[in-house]
Amino acid sequence: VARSTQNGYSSGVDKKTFHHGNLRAELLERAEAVLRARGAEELSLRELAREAGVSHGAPRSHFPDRRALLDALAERGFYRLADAIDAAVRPALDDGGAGTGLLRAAAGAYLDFATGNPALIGIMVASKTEEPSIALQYAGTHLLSTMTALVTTALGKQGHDAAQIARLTLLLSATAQGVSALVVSGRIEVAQGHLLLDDAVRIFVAGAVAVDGSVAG
Amino acid sequence: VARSTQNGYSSGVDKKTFHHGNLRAELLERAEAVLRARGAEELSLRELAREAGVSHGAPRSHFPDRRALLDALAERGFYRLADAIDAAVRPALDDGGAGTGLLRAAAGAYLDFATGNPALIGIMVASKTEEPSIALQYAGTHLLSTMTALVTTALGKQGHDAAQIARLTLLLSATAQGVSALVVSGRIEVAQGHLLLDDAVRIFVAGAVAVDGSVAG
DNA sequence: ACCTGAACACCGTTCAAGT
DNA sequence: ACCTGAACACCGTTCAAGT
Repeated sequence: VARSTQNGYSSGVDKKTFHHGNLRAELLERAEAVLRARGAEELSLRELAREAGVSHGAPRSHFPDRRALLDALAERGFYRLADAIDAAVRPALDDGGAGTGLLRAAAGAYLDFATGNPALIGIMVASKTEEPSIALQYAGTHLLSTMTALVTTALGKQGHDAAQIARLTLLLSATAQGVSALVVSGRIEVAQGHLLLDDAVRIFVAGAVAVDGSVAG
Repeated sequence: VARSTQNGYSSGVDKKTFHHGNLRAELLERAEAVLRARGAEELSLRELAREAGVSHGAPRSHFPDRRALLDALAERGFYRLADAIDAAVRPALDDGGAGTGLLRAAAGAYLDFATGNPALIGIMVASKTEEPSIALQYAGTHLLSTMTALVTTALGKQGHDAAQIARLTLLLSATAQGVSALVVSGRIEVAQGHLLLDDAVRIFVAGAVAVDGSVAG
């Protein structure tokens, strides 16, 4: 079937997928491949364009500059990570969702994602919030919301208020990030990272009960 | 006084500091300035050489490639951070050194260093341990040794074994790193970061006692 | 709206050559 | 041992021009 074009030109090259509506998507896909294979520093707009069969100026229609491409990659990364955590947590949720199982699954999923996508997690963490880029900011917030919901469910029966939940969520996220960094940089093994995160979850949950109230808001 | 040259050429330009023995040091110094002002991505060997008044090929005598410069910067960063932590911890040590004060000071110093040198901490964290670069690896190990000594002192009276100390040290370091990343990326304020680290130290110390023994080695 | 292609100013890296 | 300077291959970015 003939695809309707949005630009008024009824060109006849649609069937050959001649990069009309999907160049942006193709660039992102190829960029993610480069990211996995060679890291963020090797990412070149010109090479991406070359491999996609378009001129080196073409990407500019979709990404004003290199930063915009990296931001788009980071944004997708946040959603993918949130999805991975949701998926990893599902079994524990079906089992009732209370206790440390939920948070261990979430933290473990974070570490696995970081291990599997070291360069991507790198640009996600490095992504500054200055100069809004609302879409990116929102994606990061979405991940944090996912984590907040999990912590709320896991500690639901213990009477924590919203501020305490928020603090524990940030702490758990930060620890997952820090342990992932240790693993990705090769300073500890993956298995050791998982053990550390298991310890962290256990300590957080136990400690949160023990010191609650003495924590400043 | 005439400085003795090591290359056999008794050139007369020593007094004008014509980059004979100190080009490497000057490049590092200028690189750190660029790092502070404009970030790691803006770091260019050619620009450094230009500003130092040497040809663009000159840096190669001291840094084989750009990676080597970044590694050298990261290496110095590890020592500077370890020094900063030592300095920040001294008052607490003079007060006896037990309890959470020591670890709070250490974690706070980490966060302050990261806040003051965001680009530098970035290349430190990103520095892979693969392809040894023994000097860099050793610098990272030195920081970890510093942290280990502090944790040992802080928890000395509680009968933890070496493996437990090592695990808590990694956890604390990872958390300090993760919280610093949250602050540097602008997702939380510095003050909130310090509060989070205070909470983390308290929870770690309390939790370490509570769950000890149930932790797998 | 999206893409082309020339132009510009910058890189990192290599390497023969100088001192 | 350390530095010069040409050479090479690659960038990001801009912008008039095409469809």
